[in-house]
Amino acid sequence: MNSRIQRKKKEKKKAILDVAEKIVAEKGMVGMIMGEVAREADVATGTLYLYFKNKGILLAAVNARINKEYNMYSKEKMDRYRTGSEKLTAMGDATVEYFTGNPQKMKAITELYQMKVQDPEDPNVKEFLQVTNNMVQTIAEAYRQGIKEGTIREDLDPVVTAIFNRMAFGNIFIPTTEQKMLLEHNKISHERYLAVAGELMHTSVHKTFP
Amino acid sequence: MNSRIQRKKKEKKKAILDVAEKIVAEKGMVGMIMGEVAREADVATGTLYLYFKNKGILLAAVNARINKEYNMYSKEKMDRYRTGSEKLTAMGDATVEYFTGNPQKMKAITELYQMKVQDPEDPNVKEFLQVTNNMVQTIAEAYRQGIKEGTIREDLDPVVTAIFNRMAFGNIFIPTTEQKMLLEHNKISHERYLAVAGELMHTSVHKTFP
Amino acid sequence: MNSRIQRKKKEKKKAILDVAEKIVAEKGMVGMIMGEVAREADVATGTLYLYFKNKGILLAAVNARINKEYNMYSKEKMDRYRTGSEKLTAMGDATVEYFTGNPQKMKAITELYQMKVQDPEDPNVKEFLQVTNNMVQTIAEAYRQGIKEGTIREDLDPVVTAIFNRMAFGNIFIPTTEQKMLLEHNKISHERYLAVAGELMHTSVHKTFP
Amino acid sequence: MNSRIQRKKKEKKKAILDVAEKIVAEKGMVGMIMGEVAREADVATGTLYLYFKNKGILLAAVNARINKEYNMYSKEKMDRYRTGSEKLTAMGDATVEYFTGNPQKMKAITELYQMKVQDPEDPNVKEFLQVTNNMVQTIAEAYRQGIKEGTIREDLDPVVTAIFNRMAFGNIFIPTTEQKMLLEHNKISHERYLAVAGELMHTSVHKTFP
DNA sequence: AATGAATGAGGATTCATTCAT
DNA sequence: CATGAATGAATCCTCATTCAT
Repeated sequence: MNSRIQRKKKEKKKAILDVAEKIVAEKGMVGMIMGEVAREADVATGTLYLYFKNKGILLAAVNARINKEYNMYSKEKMDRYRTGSEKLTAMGDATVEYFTGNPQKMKAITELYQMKVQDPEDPNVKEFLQVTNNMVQTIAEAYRQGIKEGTIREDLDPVVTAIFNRMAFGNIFIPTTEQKMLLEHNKISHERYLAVAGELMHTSVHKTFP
Repeated sequence: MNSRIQRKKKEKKKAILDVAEKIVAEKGMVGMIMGEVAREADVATGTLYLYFKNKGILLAAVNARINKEYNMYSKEKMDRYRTGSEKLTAMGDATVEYFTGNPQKMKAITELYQMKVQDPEDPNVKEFLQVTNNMVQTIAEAYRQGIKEGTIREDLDPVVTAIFNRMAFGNIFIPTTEQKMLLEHNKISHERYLAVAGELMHTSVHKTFP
Repeated sequence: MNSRIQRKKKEKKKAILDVAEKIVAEKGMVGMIMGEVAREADVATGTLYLYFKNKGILLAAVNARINKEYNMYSKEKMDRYRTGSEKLTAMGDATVEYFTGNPQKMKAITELYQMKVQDPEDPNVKEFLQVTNNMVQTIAEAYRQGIKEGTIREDLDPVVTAIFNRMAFGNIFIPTTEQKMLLEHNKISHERYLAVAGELMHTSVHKTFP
Repeated sequence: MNSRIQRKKKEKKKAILDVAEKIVAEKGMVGMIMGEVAREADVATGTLYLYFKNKGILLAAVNARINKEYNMYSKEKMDRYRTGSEKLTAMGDATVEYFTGNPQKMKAITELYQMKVQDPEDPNVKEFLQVTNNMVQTIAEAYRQGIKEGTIREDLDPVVTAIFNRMAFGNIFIPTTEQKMLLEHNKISHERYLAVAGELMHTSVHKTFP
């Protein structure tokens, strides 16, 4: 009781997001029941609605927070390198590291993958788009640099390629049921799949020196 | 002499699948209400359950049917060509053609993308896996042929590459909300995105002759 | 198929009753699904309704058949004795024997215990009443004989006592959930309960010779 | 917790139980529709589920409440007498009084007679067993006292006899359809049946002084 | 700001019964 | 007589959201 009262606003919002993320990862979007989120976050049901207008916005906020973290993590990694090619490799490595190290977050964004944006004006959604786009621009900039440096194919459109790149990397970590079934059926481990996919992504954009 | 009763069983099953596919495309999985499916298919609610054990199985059947068609369409296209490289190009073209020509089916499988398989023993599910795996083997065979013919990188693992390839191609047509927002924000048309993505997919596996 | 066609009417009716009795014993009245009865009896659903107007009538028929058998069994036992007192003892023994030897039938009539009679004009219902009343008259007659013979209290009303007697004996074998819980809680076996109850029933109607 | 809120909760729970009891008495267990209970109790359907986990638990609660009242009523009557024999007679009278004075409750427990206990851990179910067993012990104690006082047969097992006694008394008031039909057919009033049955119950346990 | 009891619309599923063949 | 596909009313339960306190 006291602990609940004493908590600050920010802490409460974070607690709600933490619980929501966990439950979404475990049970999916439909399986995330607002009442359960409230109970596990040690908050009244009504309180959820003081911080998030409705369930859709809460889900969007969970999605946004993970993407923000993932983007920030990647960017930080990229910033440690000089050449465009190195930066791009770093981004790929960062992706692997981030999602391997945060399986719950990976599962959560998997579940949130086809989430519909209901309210594009919501601050959570706006921030999400801004951060993500920022990330795309960073990747595009790495492409541009690589092209200048002569390691990346100069016929590429940096922005489109960056969007595709980001999508493809994300998807590698978010296998559909179909893909899981195929991999299992053909006895291919997820690690092997990751390695092959990463290599293909790399080859597709780099110049070759035969 | 009720025309409803005179219809053959197969036609009725097809009618249900047609309606379900349409509604899933329009309103998503959660938005597909069994009662509405029944009404639009001009059958009683209970009849749905004669053909599909429950809602999940009906959704799986819709997914299976589209994948089956898509796979068959691709395979037919590939069979018209001789070399592995041509076959692979044909497959990419077929994907574009199929989904461009069937926007409803594209929307439907987009919605069904992260559908969970509840009953792996259901005939619909089993057939789906079989057909899909068949397709993967066909693509893998094209890779093997291309390697022999000297157009495809000989270091590739045909099966893993085929699974990745199929996934990536599928995903290009199933943009997430995030991707749609990014493309729109950067004023990139879906056609342009498709062209770039296809080219990257092609480059990643082909040998280059600089 | 052939076996189904070849079966005679009577055999089919019996098969349906057999299955219905079994399922009622296992799953109760509500749990007895007409479709399941048909399937297990190797008969079409519609065929059930050729033999029994509706589910209620089928349940009544199951109930009637068991009671008829039980009554006939008791009567036969009673007929082997001469004195009224002996006949009454024989009836008690017959009850124990019959239900101990037919646990499924016991469970079935337990489930049918509070069945409502929907159609008193139905032949099954009428026959049931007739047979049961016949039995009551037989018991009443034994009381009368015992009174004449000086072993049964002459102040008893034979018919009312017979009805109570029959009810009490039936109930001993049809313990409610409450009684089961009480017996279990007090660690009393069903056998012991039966012995005590039988003795009390006997004492209540016999003269005592202190 | 606010005591005022608590009182309101209790009142609402009582209102729901009152309505449920009434409807069960009128239409039976299957005929008691949750929506109707809610409507008549002037609460929302969902509110029912705040107080009772599901329909089965609500039925158990109705059953428990009636039994509790009946037991308490009987015990109070018995406490007014001194000798074991008097107490037992008082219990019989109390049963007649209670159920004659509460026909609705009688009908309700008649319907609930063969109710299956689904959740033995539910508080309602547990309290029910406790109260009922308490009552059995009270009756058993009266038997023990009567045995000491020389009015009850000393060969009786107090607890087993008490359970049988309680069952038999209960059953007198819960005639099955069969019994009703038999009584009607033989033109025996329920009052007469009660009198005879009560006398038989009394005789079975008392010593006789011819 | 926080609470949590109450709401009630909404939907999947069942199954007794029918009837065209 | 027999079939069994089709019917569709009927009902339990859920859960996002509200609002009086």
